[in-house]
Amino acid sequence: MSDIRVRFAPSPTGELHIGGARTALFNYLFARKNGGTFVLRIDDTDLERSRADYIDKLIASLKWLGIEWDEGPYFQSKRLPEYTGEAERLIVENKAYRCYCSVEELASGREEAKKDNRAYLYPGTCRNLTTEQEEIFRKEGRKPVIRLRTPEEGTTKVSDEIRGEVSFDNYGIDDFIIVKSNGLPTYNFASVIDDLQMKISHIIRAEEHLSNTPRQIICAQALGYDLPKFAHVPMILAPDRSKLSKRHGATSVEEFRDQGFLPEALVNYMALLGWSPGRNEELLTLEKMIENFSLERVNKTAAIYDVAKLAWMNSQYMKEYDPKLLAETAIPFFEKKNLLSGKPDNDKKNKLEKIVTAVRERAKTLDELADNASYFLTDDFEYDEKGINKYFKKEGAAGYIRQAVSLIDNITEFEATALEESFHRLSEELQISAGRINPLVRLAITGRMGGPGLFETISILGRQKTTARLIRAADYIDSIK
RNA sequence: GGCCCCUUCGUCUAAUCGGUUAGGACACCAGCCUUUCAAGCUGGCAACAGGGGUUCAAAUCCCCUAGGGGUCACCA
Repeated sequence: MSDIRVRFAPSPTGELHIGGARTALFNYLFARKNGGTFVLRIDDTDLERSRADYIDKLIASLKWLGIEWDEGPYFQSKRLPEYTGEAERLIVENKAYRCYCSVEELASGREEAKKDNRAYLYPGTCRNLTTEQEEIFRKEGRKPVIRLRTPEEGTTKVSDEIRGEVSFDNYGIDDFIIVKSNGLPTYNFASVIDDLQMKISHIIRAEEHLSNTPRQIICAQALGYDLPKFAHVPMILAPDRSKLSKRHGATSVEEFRDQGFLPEALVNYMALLGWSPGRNEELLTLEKMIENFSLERVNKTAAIYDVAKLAWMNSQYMKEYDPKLLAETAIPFFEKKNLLSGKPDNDKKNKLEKIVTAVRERAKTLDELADNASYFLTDDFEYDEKGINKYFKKEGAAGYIRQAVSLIDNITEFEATALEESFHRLSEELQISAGRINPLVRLAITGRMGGPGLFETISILGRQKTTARLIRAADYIDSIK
């Protein structure tokens, strides 16, 4: 194992976002590629917004995607003494100080700044309080925060593996809060301490953190640690170029799963958002991704995600999936459509496997797959409106269907090839084209205009159901005349 | 608004020491295949944000402009 160590550190304030998932994936790929260690850490220092059930969901989503971590999960909420200890040390070393300004006082200053159209910077009110002054504030019942004493001049340079060197003017960085008045550390403090103590070598995270990085560097310097390397990966944007949110449809891994996407497809798609293997390849196994991954090949540009391409990719994976596994994976989707209930026995499983194999060519998601297969599992379906006009209302339709009934009744070998031959003979006898009778039969037994090969469909459906549906359709045609 | 990042087909991207008819994929369109719908195959449409430099030569290097994004919390 090399000393490469990376981490994914989500805060449990929601489901695993697609952007977060991709960050996790890049960290994972980078660790695997370099024989490093991938650490999972839960940044749960925000008491108000963190929720325990999100932790479980986060972990479930990562597992579903197949993104495995080597260490953790660590919880910031369990490391509180670390942070307060370090904060105390900084105060003793005069690198940090207590600030007694109230939220109201700060807010008014911020408003003032906004009115003048300038950025608000904490003015350093409490920078040099005497012990006596502190004593007075404490007696007033003020709960202090702890602020880091940041340099007023010079620049702080972020050396980014993806973007190169980015420098920030220290003037624009105020004495920010590292410990809140409730005693909990802020993100910019806790995560710095964790990253340093956990010996993280590369911080690979979303671009939105780039602006925070100089603060963290200053913080790390104050603490006296060596800096890790940084890599800020581009954001994932919605089709309208805005930040991806609920109104754009699915945004979390969980939602994509529920819509019927396969984890392999989602992972493959995410990997290609902001990264490319450098060759004209789109369909990549996880092994291939690992083999080819490098931060050097990660883009700087924000990527807009395109569900159509994800869907295409998903269909490609469905086609290659092991039929047994595909049937198994599709079960919840059948259940959701009331096409299946209870645990399927072996017979049922075999049947599902056949069905799924027959219809998967035409589906982009598992949801569509279940929909395409519905008539195999229920007799309860309507005839396609257009189909009724196009086929049922044509002269002789009921008659042809009844011919098909006797064909089905009399055929000895009930499988696709034999059926095809018999139907071929029938259309010759009737002196009509196959195009006249086949779609008619399809509509009668499936209610639809399209689907798998007709004879495959019949053979899966079985003799009984086929004849019953044919008779039902013939009667229906008579009834609408 | 300050600071920071970014800018190749509609979308994801390739062209990583300047020299390509700017390549691939999705989507879209057309043809083939076919009992249907798909899939598949073949072909087509389609991009270097704009303007200045540097250079024999710029998508590639530099500057400016425009546009997009991020960030400016006792959120992470």
